[in-house]
Amino acid sequence: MGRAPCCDKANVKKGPWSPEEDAKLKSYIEKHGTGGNWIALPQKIGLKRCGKSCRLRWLNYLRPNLRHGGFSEEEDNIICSLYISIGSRWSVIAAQLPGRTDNDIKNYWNTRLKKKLLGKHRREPRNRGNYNSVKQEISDANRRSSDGDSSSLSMVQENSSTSQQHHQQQHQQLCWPQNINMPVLPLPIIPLPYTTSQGPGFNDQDSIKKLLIKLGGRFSGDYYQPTLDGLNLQFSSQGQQVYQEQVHVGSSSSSACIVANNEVHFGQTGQYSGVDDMMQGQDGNFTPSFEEMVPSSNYSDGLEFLYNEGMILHKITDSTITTTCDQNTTTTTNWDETTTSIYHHDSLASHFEGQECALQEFSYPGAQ
DNA sequence: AATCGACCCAACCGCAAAACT
DNA sequence: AAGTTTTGCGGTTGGGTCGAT
Repeated sequence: MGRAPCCDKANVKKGPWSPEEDAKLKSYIEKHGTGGNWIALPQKIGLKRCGKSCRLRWLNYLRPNLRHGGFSEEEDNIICSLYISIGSRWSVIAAQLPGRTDNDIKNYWNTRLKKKLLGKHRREPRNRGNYNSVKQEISDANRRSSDGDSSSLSMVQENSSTSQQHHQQQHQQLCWPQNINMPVLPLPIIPLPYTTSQGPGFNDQDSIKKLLIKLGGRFSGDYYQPTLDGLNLQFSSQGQQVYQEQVHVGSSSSSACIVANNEVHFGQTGQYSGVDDMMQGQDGNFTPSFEEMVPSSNYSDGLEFLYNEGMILHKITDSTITTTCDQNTTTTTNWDETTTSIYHHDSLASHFEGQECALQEFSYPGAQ
């Protein structure tokens, strides 16, 4: 015997919330809390809304101490570094940014940050987003002000100007900001619930390609800026096409690469040598799509592990791949069904740094 | 002034995991 | 233990706004 059925979907309102609905929901939750049951909540309040919708409205809009729009450069950096590290786990990313919701971050990433990261220039600067943000904040502040929070309006005025400044900065610096030290993130332990054969991580055969496609699809010389700190595409001296991603967090980094023709390439020497060395030898001006660059038939089988969550790949030679991780090595799966080793560290640099690291080597099946 | 396309974001949808009976 | 509901999450969509033509 289960619970009572969810809301009557035929009798619920959809679409934008009215100020009255907002007020009802906010007032009730502030007085009584959610009661641990979102589904029953709208009936108690007298709202013709689905409980799910109420929850979303509260979490993304009504709950106190939320900030909308006006993402700072530091927040940009955090979002980018986390996205590259853990993918689209917006709730985890949002947990690192107080006052931000996963939905906000997701929208921000999809509409602006991704393009910024890829250096896709907008034809003309648009201020609309910030305008809306400011409008939103003014609206929020008015509401707070009416609730007796006298600090809100001045805060909004300040944010408005900083928002405009931020927009101007964005316009002047459309590419990934250079010379920025990624923050050291006090991340919680991120569980690794997936093996290489399951789950939404970068683990399946096409995951790397998907990531690249997700991050822009075509790497056109018109758009791509080789100076991006954090995402590099390059030709090696042998003319092999290399995709290379790095996460630069504090003094640590994680890196990966893809190479056509069954060869793994990692910088000019094939050895991990730190972030600065990863920036070497960029040519960057090429136009083929990833499909053209790296035919799927030429993927090195097993390379999908390179993007397993949190794993750090440090060294690839002709016959071995060396990874390091902290003492919390937890997952081992097969490389060629028998020999691949997957590791993850339980957080990013701030935890990784200073910890005793295990060093593992194992055979790369494509080489003898 | 009208139209079009790009952009933005609130909200919905579907799925999986957790919680509950 | 099994079945059902609830919660939480990420992907997607639809409508409003704005600038360009």
